[in-house]
Amino acid sequence: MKPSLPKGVRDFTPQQITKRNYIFETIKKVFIKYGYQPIETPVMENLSTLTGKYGEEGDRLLFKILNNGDYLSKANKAALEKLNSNALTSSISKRGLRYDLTVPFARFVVQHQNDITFPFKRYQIQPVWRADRPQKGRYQEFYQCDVDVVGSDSLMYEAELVQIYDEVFSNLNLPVIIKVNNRKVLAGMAEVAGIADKMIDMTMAIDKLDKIGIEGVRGEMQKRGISNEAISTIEQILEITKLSPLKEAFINSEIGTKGVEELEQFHQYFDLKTPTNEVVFDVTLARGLNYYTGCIFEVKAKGVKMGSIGGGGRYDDLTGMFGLKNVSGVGVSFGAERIYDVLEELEGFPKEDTSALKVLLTAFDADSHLYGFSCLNWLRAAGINADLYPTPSKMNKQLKYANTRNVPFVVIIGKNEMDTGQLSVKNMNTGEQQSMTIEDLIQFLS
RNA sequence: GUAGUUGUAGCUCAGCUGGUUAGAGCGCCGGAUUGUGGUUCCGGAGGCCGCGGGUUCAAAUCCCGUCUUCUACCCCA
Repeated sequence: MKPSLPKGVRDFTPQQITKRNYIFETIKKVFIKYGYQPIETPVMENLSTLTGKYGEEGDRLLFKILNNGDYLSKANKAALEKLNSNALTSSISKRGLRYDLTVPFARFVVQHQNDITFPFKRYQIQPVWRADRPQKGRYQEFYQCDVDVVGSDSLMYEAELVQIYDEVFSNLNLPVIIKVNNRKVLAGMAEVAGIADKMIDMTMAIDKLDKIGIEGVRGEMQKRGISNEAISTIEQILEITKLSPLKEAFINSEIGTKGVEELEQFHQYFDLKTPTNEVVFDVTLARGLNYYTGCIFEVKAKGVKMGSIGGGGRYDDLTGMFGLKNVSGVGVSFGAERIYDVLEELEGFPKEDTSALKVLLTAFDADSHLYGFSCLNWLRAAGINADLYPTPSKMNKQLKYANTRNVPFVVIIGKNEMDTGQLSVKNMNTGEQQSMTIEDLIQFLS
């Protein structure tokens, strides 16, 4: 049988894991510094927890898990006969793989509401699954790094989360542009244009502005049944780039005004410190997920053709679906896979691998191999990453192995070394070789 | 879900309008070099040509289906 993998998923080599961990560690360090605590949730959730939270498209992309046992005996026979997959699904699948980390987190908060104190600040770094067609920067299994805080509507957290974005990408030496908008501004826009009921259609259209241009957006809105009059109102607002004129445009829209005020307050906090990266207000930022209600964020890498590498926003009533009302949350997500791809393209990964092997011991015969193993114990006891070639064999072969392991130092042990206690230590970069005792070697490598 | 694209040695890929035994580079193994790597030279192993069906005297090559790869759309990190 030829080994293979399902589409959209990947193995990771040690080299790749090292790089991925570099991203995860950098992110995690910032999360912890800002006072967030880790949680984990299971890879599978009840399908009822997941469905209906991500819109129609999201439901289609959910991975469903077939029930165990004789699932057909309990299947919806009518749906089966009519070959109606949608109706059949709920009768043969009660579980699914999580689609993101936010909804499971909402469930977690409701279920553990008595064990946690609000505001609750958590971070979560785990894989999620989407049955999407794979393409550039898009996989069916990928990691998300989420930070959220629930139980407070303070705009301080919006500012804090954007600071986290700024700090993480600055630590990764990855220049980004962080876009900020507010769902209420979009709602105000729809209201002013007299199409409050078509807000979703409007936002989906203007979200594509930088891809299809203003003409494309116009066509898209027409296609979605928005009148030309409304479109021209929307276009006028889209040209606004500052908050104060926007506020004037929303003089007759309570929700739009509220949105601008929230953005103003966000800036009061955020402007107290100068960010490293570019942080801009962008009315055209819409973001797909339907549960956002306040500020929304999106991060794009500069100088690389890649979709967004992070996004998030405030959601006022996510836990309401699970029966806990009036708990506001705000959070952002880092797309680790895309950050990886961008860093790879920009050659932004650090050269040195501190976790790698420091020294490889080699031996010529059975006696020196045993002797080498005891040296190995000493080195490891001293906390030095060390290894011994598994069999005494030709030096040629052992040194070639050392090359592929990319080891900076090799210790060569034979009869001479055992007799004198002076180990031969070879620098694999320069080829230089010197003799020293095991104590000196430990000192040397520490 | 729609459209295009890809699949040949471990990896990257050649292989013409169908025609004997399917190639190259890199990697791997062995040797030159029995206590010294990266360079060089010599030798060797390794292939259901993605899978299934069809056309044909004859298919890696043409046709159909299917899976996979990458890409665009949709949507999204």
